[in-house]
Amino acid sequence: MSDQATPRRRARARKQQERSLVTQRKLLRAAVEAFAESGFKGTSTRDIAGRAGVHHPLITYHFRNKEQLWRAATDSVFREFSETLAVAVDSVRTQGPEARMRSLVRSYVKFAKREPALHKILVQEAGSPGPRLEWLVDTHLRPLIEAAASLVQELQQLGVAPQGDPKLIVSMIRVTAGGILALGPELKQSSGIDIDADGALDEITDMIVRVFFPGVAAARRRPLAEHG
Amino acid sequence: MSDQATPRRRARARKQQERSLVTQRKLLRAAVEAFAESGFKGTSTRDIAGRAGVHHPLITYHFRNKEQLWRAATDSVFREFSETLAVAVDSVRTQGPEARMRSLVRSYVKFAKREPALHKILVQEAGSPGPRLEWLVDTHLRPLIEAAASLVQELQQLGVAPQGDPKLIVSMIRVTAGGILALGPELKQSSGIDIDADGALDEITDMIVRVFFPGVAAARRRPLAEHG
DNA sequence: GTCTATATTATGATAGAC
DNA sequence: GTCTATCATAATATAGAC
Repeated sequence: MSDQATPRRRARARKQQERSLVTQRKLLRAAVEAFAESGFKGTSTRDIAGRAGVHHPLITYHFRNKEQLWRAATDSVFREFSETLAVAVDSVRTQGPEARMRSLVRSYVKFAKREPALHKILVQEAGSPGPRLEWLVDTHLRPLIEAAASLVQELQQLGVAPQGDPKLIVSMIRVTAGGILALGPELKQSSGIDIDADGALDEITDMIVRVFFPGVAAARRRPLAEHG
Repeated sequence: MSDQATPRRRARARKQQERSLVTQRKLLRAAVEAFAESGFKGTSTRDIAGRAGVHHPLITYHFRNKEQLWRAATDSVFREFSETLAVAVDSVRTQGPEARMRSLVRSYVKFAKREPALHKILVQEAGSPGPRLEWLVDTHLRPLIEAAASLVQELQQLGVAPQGDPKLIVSMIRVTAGGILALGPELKQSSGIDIDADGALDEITDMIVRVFFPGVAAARRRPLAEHG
């Protein structure tokens, strides 16, 4: 072999690696959408390949089988979700628990709009509980709920959150936001509510905060020392 | 033909008719459960026939095809739902709007527990909107929402419901109750909340009423003339 | 890394015997 | 009204050429 061949070969390998990553990303996006639409059973790998614009045997090549593709797809959604929430909370870390909760809810609502798949997949999997749901809850959901529940507990001690199981409150909030955004077209047809309209997400966020944390709204009308 | 044969023939026809109805009911029940679990695409007619304990060609015989079976199945669920709500509201028709709303929420929560299929099917169909969703909304959902929204409006005028679009409030309540009960196993695993536990449904009902209609709880602590 | 071809199984729907 | 047998299609997954 000539010395000349080595860098060329490396360049080609890099390019192939990149193309491989692009294919994987396209498949993951397509898989998230398809699984959210039709559930695990209802989705065919051919459909996913079609949406991604690649040939279906590539799924086996990159992800071994349907199950592993599902895991990789949901994993990518939940990672993105965790990071989004972390950024939202971190951006107001110097402020009080009310502001942190408001930021969390706003961020949740925005994410549920951009990626209704998160909620839909949970509902789908909760419908036939099994190893997939267990994995999802253990690796992603539980830590998030526990963090949010402790924030609710702080708010309860401040008297701005309703009494009762903090985890139930957290779950009510997440199914409210997740459910409303997941129902999208149904809401428009049944109630004339258009979640794509300007200000719709703000209206939903405000309503959630006002309803679940009435003390926060009160604090706005009578600003505390830290706000003035 | 002898005169004797006629009554025997009629008796046999009656018995066959009964058996036919039993088969249809078994298929409808099985269809509701299967469609709720796996959605329209994800459910096979063979699976439904298997759950019902009948041979799969009977589906074609009784319901023509998968689509018509889906309509008959969802129709049966929504009819039962409407009747349940109607009874709940009627049972407190002499009382004020607060009591009517509390009864409505309690009834909704109980139904969502007994028949989580209602919420699941809506989420499934909203994920890929089409003629099935349109039919569901037009024939069943919209009238219910409009009735509930006018009740919310009454409560807003009394100052016990939060301000904002009444239909949004109605939808938030229904996705809260529907979502919590539909998530069942997920909630248990992620938050330790057992919706089968004694009093769990009361806790959820109370939380919803307390959160969405804070004025009602206040009215309880300071009873009005009609209560004393 | 990508493609064609194919083995195997499952699905929706129907035909025809009983 | 019920059953067995069957057709055409679509599914998951793999083998092997390029």
